[in-house]
Amino acid sequence: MQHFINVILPIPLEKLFTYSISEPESQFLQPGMRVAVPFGKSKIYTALVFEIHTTPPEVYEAKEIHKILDDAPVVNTLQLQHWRWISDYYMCTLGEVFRSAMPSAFLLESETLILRNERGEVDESDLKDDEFLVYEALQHQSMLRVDEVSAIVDRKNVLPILNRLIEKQVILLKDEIYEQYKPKLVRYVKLGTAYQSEGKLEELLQSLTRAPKQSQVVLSLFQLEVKDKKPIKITDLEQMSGSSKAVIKTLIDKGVLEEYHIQVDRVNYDGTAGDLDLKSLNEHQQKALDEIQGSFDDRKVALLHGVTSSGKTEVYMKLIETCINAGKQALYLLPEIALTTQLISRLQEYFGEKISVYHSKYSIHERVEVWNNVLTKKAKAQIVIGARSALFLPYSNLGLIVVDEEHEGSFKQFDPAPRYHARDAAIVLSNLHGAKVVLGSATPSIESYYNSQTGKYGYARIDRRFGDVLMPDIELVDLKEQTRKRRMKGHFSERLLEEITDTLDNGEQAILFQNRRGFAPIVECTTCGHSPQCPNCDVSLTYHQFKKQLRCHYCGHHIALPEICEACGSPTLDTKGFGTEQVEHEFKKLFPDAKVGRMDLDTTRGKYGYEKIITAFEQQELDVLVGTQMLTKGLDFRNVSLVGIMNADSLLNFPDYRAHERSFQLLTQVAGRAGRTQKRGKVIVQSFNPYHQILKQVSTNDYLGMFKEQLYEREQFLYPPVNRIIKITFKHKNYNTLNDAAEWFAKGLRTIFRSGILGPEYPPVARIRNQYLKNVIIKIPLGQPLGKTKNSIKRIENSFNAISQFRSVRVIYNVDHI
DNA sequence: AGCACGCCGACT
DNA sequence: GTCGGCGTGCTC
Repeated sequence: MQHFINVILPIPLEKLFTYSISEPESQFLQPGMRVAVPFGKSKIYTALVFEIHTTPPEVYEAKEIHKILDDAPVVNTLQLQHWRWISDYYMCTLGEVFRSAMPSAFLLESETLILRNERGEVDESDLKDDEFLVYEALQHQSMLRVDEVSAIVDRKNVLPILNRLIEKQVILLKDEIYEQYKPKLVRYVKLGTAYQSEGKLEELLQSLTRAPKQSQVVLSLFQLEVKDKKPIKITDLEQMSGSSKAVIKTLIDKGVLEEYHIQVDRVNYDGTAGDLDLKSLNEHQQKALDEIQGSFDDRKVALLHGVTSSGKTEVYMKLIETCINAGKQALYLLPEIALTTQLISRLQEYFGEKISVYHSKYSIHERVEVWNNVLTKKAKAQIVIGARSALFLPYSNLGLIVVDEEHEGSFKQFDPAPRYHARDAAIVLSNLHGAKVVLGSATPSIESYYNSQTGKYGYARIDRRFGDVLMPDIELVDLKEQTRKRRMKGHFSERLLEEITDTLDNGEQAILFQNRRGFAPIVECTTCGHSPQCPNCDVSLTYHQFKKQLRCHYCGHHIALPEICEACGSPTLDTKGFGTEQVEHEFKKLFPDAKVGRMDLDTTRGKYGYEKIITAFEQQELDVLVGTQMLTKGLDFRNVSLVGIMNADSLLNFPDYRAHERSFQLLTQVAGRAGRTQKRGKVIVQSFNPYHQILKQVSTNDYLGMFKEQLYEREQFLYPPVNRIIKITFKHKNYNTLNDAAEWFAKGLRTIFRSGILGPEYPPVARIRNQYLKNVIIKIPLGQPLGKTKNSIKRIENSFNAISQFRSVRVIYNVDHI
């Protein structure tokens, strides 16, 4: 009987691919193991076994697999079911889910290597110039990569050259795949077996009298052995004996010492558990905990709605503790920016070694280790804390998923596919495991609050801050009036300046929030109104004072700040709008004695950039911190008594249906940074439109009012949560092709759905990296079956792709687009 | 997606 | 003439 496997390949193709395997391979292989398979003419990909069967494909001959990469499955069946759901729901392929779910070190690709053909007789005069260059390079190097050949002959397409060289028997090609993951090994030493006995030792020391360095090493080894009674690291021995690597190597070569390796984990927590006693919950927290646990009797998901600084984390910790005491795994999901050292160390101090962390700042090796620890159910991976990708780890026995800061839009992956929402995918995953989910937020998303009101989710609320600290006092300042009365100093109103002065005088700290990085968004000529544009994207370039540059935030294009207007030639360039850099700059002029720091994407690059700034602020080396929304998450500064919001309008005027919800959330979260200890915090919100409903709701902490109003609007205009939306983006380099294609597709949709089709419309930035963009939005009533709807859309896409003109237009689906 | 193949304009 | 541009089709 013949045996076959269907595999998932990490490419955006709908179908599974079938390969033939031998009888013994069929005995050995299981779904979830990786295999290397040949694909196309020359590529080797890492594929994942999805199923094993004996049905030969009808219309083609299945290729054989290249090799098996695992001894045991690295992906379990629950994960495969979860992936399937994600690919169906978010309209992408299994391969795309596969690619983003696995740590990249698990997905090896082949690389073609060029080797000398030792057996060929080379007639050098027979070689052309470029062929000779390759031949010559191979005399010095045993192998070359394709891009190296490319560099040598200074050509892009080197295949014709390589083919000629193969024909002339000069070179051979070899496809190689690499295991990227290398376990970290620490080198240890012990005394060679020949010298273990007492007598031999004497002899050895005698023989080393004329090699003082060497005998010093041996003596140090003894001292270490006696002292620690533990295996001895080479590095320790080096330090102890004060000798060089060379001396130790000599001893190893002689056989006096023996070297061995022990595999260690890259990520280790070396503190001890229980450093932190979880204070018993206060009555409000306890009540919330009871309500959540009570709701779990008949519902799987509960929403914990607790105001900022109400101590939600302690409630999660209790729930997690209960979960792991029951022998199950727990997952704590947070948005990337909220995964701060502050929070992680707090959890580690309580749970100690039971916690693993998984997020994007981890190296590919560290990720593989966490993956393997979860896979093999190591004790240290009972609890995982991570960003949305932590959802994809190979859990086998989840009992609880916490989704903290549930309202955060960054839980939705935007690019590339799969464009999944981690909160929703977490709920589906919990169903597969029979686990419970807690969604937590001070400002729940409209969707989740809606679900709690309709009874779909359980609900618990904490409306007191921990320690009964008062909610901050929020004051709105009318910028229009202030400007009219000439009370503004730059972007600072009189009230804000007063409050800052007070705060600094009291030795307290302040946070200034401006939701825009850079110095000023755009540069404009006051003579002709021209502002420099990005050549590749439809946006004005943004001014960054630090480097005196104009930059494009979409494609990274940058130029030096021009002296004169490129359109009219006059030297009257001025900045318009303002960002964090300018706030920092103005602040320094107004308060030359205060120490100010800035936190935004530009100042937090690098692995520890973020931590440095936070630590400096925490330790009060800085008086004031200027920043973007990075400031809003998971940070707990004891000494901050003032928060200034420089301009609330840029948030409110965003052109989409979530702008108000988002503004409320963001402003409430920033305000929550103020006064986290006994003294009541102060928040100054500057706006040109202080009577805006949302600002009023923020200042009176009126979540319910905001919710009702927003729900009403969403019902009127058929947006989530009362409808679903799918956004389709079309992308092409030719403007006309794009327009025709989008029109055609929208027309197709309208013939099927009649209503609920918006667009096609240009997005605010209609061209990025020289690709034109257009969006169509489909509103789907909740009653309409989603699977059928998606099938209809796919059918339209198929006929769309049959039109040759449109085939090169990219079609991107974004289900539940935020 | 990647990559080969094939056809076409632009230069050594 | 070759080189590299891009459109088209296919991958078990």
